[in-house]
Amino acid sequence: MIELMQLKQFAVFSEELTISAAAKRLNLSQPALSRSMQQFENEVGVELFERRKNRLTLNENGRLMAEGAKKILTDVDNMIDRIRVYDRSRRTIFIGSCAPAPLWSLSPMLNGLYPNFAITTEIKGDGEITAGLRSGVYQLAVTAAPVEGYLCREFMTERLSVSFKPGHRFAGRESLRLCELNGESMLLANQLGYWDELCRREMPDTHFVMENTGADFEAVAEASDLPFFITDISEQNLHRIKGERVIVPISDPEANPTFYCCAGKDSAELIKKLF
Amino acid sequence: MIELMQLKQFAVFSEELTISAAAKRLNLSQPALSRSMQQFENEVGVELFERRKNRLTLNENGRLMAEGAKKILTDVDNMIDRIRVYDRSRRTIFIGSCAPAPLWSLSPMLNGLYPNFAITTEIKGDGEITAGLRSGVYQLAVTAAPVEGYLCREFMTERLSVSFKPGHRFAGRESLRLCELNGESMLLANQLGYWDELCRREMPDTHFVMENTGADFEAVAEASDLPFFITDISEQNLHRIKGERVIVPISDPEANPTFYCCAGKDSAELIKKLF
DNA sequence: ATGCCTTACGTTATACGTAATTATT
DNA sequence: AATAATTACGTATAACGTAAGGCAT
Repeated sequence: MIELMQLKQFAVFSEELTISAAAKRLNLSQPALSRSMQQFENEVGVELFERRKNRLTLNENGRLMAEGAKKILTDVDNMIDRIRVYDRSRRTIFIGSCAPAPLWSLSPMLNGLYPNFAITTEIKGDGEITAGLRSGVYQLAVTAAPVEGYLCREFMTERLSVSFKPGHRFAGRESLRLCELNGESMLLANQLGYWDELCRREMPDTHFVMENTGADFEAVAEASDLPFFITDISEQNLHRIKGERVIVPISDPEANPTFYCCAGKDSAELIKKLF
Repeated sequence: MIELMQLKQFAVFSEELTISAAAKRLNLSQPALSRSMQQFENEVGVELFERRKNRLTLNENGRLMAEGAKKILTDVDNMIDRIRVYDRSRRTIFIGSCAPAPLWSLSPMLNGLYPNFAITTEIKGDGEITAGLRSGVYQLAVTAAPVEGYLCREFMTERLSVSFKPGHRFAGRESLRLCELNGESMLLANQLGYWDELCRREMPDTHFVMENTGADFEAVAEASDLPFFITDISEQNLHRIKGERVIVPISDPEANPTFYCCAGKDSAELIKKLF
């Protein structure tokens, strides 16, 4: 039977034009490749080469075969790739969350519960997350409200505050409404989903200086005089800055959301295992 | 590297549903196939089977792979077939002749000169043969006149006669014109090309009783009282009938044509080898 | 002389079958 | 008991590399 390795060797020869060069590229000795191609020609049952004493070239049949062989080889590669991607998708839990904080605990929990699965997370607005859950993009969704028709469990509540430099005019307040902050220049991280939407809705005139989440944000926050948001969850991350700052809670109900873990019937066991 | 034999084995397993049955169909021992499939799974790097203690079944990946494997295998088969057909077409000499007789000697000659080639012959009218030569359908054409722009050599001359029963009114003649035979009922073979056209042109009112060439025609000619055409070449074939018959030659120049072998530049060596 | 292809030959590595093991129906 | 898959083990086939030969540039 014709084998893929022979097709591969033939394809390489058709590019290198000599057995010697092709053998080198294939990590094979010259005689081995020579024999392999003779056998291949026999198995096909058709002359593929023009044999001069000192030179081996493809004939018309061979040129046709070279095209065909390359096509077969890429087809096989594509097939294998497709199956690997398919397998990966079956071994991946896709999570959509409308805020970063729930993922900080959720990801490690799932990694522990499903050690053979990859966890892919995405942060988007609450609406997009709900839509993604309904369309099947996410096996698990973290939303700011239960989703009709899906198994939902309260996961955590996050409480928003603002961190001011001590001299700031709001630094003495016991609490604030978001609308009071409208127009203020503030630091804001990227990829905040729900929080991002909330801020842009309630504080349309505020200028937000954007920074990436994580270490970048911490560094800028520490160096800057601008106020920025923290929550009872993110406090844990930003504790080093806390001392030089005054924390004022936000009293709007939307600023103290409860997040829900939601899953469809197919993934109901995800929820069950989590709680 | 993944090999076609593994794809084949996998495809067979996907149809037989057990390693045992598949191994039987593949003329392999059960353990050999079992190992081969384990190795295949490893090479793909993706789980393809669901392993229960006593039962081996395809999982989702495996079902996808089975489809893909079958497609690859048929693609390979088709490719090989295409190349074989292509090779055959390159190893076939297509000859068009305007009459049967030249082929009787030409075919054996070419078979001897080109033992690796298949000879395909076709008998058609002189015009069609010339057109076929010009369009490249024929590497070699036998025509009743040289063809402009092609290498042509006189090949043979054929002389037409009529064979009558001794009592026939034309039986005493030394020669005849074709027009004199117009209206006569005659035997005529099929697939005569030039001769067919000539008869229909010169003897439009004659009723021809058609028979296939070869043994059929001989048998009917022997049994029938009808006159029929013979030539100096075909005489050799019909010698058994000759004795009870009277042969009268036809004097029209068109009834004594010279046939030419014609070939284009690509096939000039055909002509050269023939003469 | 150098590069390229092929044949010859001894060796190694892979693939096979038999036999044994375990588990299921 | 019968069927199915896997593991273990010795063997045989095949594929390989080295060496050698022939031929052309």
